[in-house]
Amino acid sequence: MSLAPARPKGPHLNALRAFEAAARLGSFTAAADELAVTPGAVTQHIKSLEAWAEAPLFVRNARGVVLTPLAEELLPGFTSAFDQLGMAVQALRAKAAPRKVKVAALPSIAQLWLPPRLGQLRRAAPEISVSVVAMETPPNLTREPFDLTLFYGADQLGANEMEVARDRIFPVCAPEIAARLTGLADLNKETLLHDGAWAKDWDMWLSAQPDADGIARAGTVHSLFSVALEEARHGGGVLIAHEALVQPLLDNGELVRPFSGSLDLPARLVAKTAPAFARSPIFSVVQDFLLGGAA
Amino acid sequence: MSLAPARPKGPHLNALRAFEAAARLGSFTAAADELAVTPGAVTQHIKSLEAWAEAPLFVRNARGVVLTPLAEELLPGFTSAFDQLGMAVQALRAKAAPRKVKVAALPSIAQLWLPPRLGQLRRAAPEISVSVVAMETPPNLTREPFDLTLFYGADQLGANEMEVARDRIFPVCAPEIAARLTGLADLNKETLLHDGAWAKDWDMWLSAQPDADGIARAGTVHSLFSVALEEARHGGGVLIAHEALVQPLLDNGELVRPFSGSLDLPARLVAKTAPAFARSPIFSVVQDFLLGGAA
DNA sequence: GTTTTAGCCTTAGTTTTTCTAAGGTAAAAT
DNA sequence: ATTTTACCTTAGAAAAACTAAGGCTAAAAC
Repeated sequence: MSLAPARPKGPHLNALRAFEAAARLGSFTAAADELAVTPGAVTQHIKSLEAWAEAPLFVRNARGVVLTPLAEELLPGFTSAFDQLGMAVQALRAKAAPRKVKVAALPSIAQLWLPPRLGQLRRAAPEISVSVVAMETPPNLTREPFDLTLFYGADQLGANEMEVARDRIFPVCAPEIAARLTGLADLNKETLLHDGAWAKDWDMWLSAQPDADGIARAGTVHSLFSVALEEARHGGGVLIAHEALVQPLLDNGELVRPFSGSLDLPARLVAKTAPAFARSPIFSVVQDFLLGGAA
Repeated sequence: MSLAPARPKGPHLNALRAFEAAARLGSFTAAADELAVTPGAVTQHIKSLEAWAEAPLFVRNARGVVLTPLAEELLPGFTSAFDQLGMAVQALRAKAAPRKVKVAALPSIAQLWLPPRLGQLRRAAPEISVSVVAMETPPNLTREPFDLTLFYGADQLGANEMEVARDRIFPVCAPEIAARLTGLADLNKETLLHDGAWAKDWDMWLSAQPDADGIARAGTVHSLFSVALEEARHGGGVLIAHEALVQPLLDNGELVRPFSGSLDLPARLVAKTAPAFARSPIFSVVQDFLLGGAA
């Protein structure tokens, strides 16, 4: 009815992205994490979008948010739009810099498992430049700029995923410590090392051993596996280790396995490839040297 | 090869949007116009995206830009992603505020053709609120927040488009001026009024009349048709008018047609509906009262 | 029945992004 | 030769986005 003066603008794109992430994950905090911002930023984006649309999109409860029926209905459209945008961005990255590979991996994998393989790859194909970013949780490959992720996971293998190694745990220690360990009971006299993110490893391994009752399951926690590993190398205790991460040190004798028992966990070390990277000309080279040519 | 410290971020969404618009339109200026910003803003967005991708996307010539093969190849993916995002936003608008209609129209249409019809609609369906935004060029309905556009166009009718009126031009003037006009030659003694955006109207109409040689085709230019119309109503000259815009004033006798000759232009007054609005429950009401129920 | 925890909120203030304004260049058109 | 078109650059201003810190509330844990 009225003659508005200025051309009205659409909502901010960042607000739309925040809405999509928050609605998909059902949590502002989780969305903030995915977008690598603070939750407050997400709150404000959502608020700005709600103001633009003049309609509420979330019902805020003290313990989490719930989508309104409106948001529920609109989510799929936004998700597929941002998925498509993400793929376009991945295509841009893959085609603009086809000799660069970005890998996201668990810190321990980035530090212990990757380096020897990266060396091999560099000797075989020096024109390929690989950058590795360490993080605790796997990035969303349709949204974040990575070509390859390496994380432990127990889920069924999805598209573009392949198993690189099984997740097997067993105790390791320096040879001089192994010399004084004659049975499981001797563990009570040693420091049991483990990684904070894998807090239950000792517990699980001991439960799987016969006659392991009465062994203390506490020990020194390290927030990074590689720090605990360093401690073990220098005779600081017995570490409950993941096979893929300690194999080189077992091979060269710096660490030994004081007990033969090993435990296979349901998880695996899984490599996941971004769709655009799977179509890249350097994909097969990277696959051969980084992932050992496994199918 | 190196362990990067921070999680790398993707490109800015606004930069992607600027790239998509500039690549699709083949011009930074046109993109700036579509996005309602200055060309400098587009320049910087593109530059930031090129820096992120570490690859050029446009070749800048002194007279326009040309897409690089890379940009050419990536464009369709971005266009369809932003189209989908635009549709999701339109759906949000349509469902969050289903009683609100946003119309974009040529200033003259907004001021002269729409008001009586909006009055009718308001009397028939007062719960519907209509807002009208006047602009010179039609907005892109998949990107900008409008439900309906009303512009003159000569192109074939596309999807969601309908013809509201033919574009017919003829001279009009106040009755007292008409009284002293006995033939085309008398036009030489009068001020010929026309709209700046329709500069060739007098020319075209005179060319279509027999025995119109030697009539001066210059006159007073007004940047808005409605200003020229006001001038004509008050006896300020003879206006070359578009039928749809002056019909009410002809009906009530404030203006008359001093000559019988009219010229049908290839253009039409075309109403175009946003896909999401076509599915809205109020669509048929708006269509009936605003567009005269035309199929 | 407290206490803890999780999850979101608000606000103030800062940083980053985005935009505009103004002046400049070069090729094409007149 | 002059004008026009179209993009560029830069400085500075405006707006957006983000962070940090403190607070609230309800479910879960004790």
